[in-house]
Amino acid sequence: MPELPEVETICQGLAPLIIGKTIAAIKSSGKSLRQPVPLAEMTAALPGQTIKGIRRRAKYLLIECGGLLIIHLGMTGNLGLFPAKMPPEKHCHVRFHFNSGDELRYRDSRRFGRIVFFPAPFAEAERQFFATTGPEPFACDAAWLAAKTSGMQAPVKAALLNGTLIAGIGNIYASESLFRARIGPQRATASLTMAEWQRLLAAIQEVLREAIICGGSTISDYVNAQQKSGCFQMNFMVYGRSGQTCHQCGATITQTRIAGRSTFFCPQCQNAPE
DNA sequence: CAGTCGCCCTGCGTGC
DNA sequence: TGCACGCAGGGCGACT
Repeated sequence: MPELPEVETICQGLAPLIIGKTIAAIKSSGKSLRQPVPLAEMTAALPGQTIKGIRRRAKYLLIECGGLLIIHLGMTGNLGLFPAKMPPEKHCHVRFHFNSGDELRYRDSRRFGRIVFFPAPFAEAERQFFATTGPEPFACDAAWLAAKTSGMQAPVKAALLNGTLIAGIGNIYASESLFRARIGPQRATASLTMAEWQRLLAAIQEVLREAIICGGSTISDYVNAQQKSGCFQMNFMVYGRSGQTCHQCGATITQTRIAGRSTFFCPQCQNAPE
């Protein structure tokens, strides 16, 4: 599912499609996502409201429309604009119907996503919602990361997936960033030197930037707001490549499990003594 | 407290 | 062909 680059791609793609449109009605499949969809609250506040903006924070999409709509896509969530007369597909769970005759659809087969709504004024509610969310990778500082993780014994891969430390990095880009920084995923977080933190943060920023340019990665079902696939999966160096040879050194890519998630790395390239 | 694990849910690929 | 199983981009609460 969508990690930071995929959510960013959806955000950028959706903006020209929905900004300025006026919400007429909201419909729900009645099925709950990770939490129940706040249909009553949205229905009370949103009809007649115009979409003013859309932005991303961590893996969340924030849509300003009078109130604030916060959408998380979970593993299989997806947003797109469709003609209202087109019958909704099986896993379409929420439809924001516009008076222009089309509608924004939230589709999510696994229903791991989440929709939260804060009526205006929402500044304080938004601040609280993200109170424990770590900094955006592009606004992060290596020295701060090093200080924040001093004493952390968990593997560095687990630290990257911890959204309270740094936001938006998911399972794919954690493995890819560690490869690029030549750091073993199982290294104790506190054991990283300052030079390694600098390398790792630079690698994270590079990987995310390149993935955003590619429109994200499509593993099975991810599509952007225009229902198009991403292509960064063509650039994977380790993710999903266990048993294949490292593009850099020819060693065999290894798969292991860290913090309950599949983890891929090159035992040769990511075994720097440092 | 830090860290790990199971679970929410559906679909798909694999192997018997 | 069909079924059982394991696994999947996330994140939270419940454990140890």
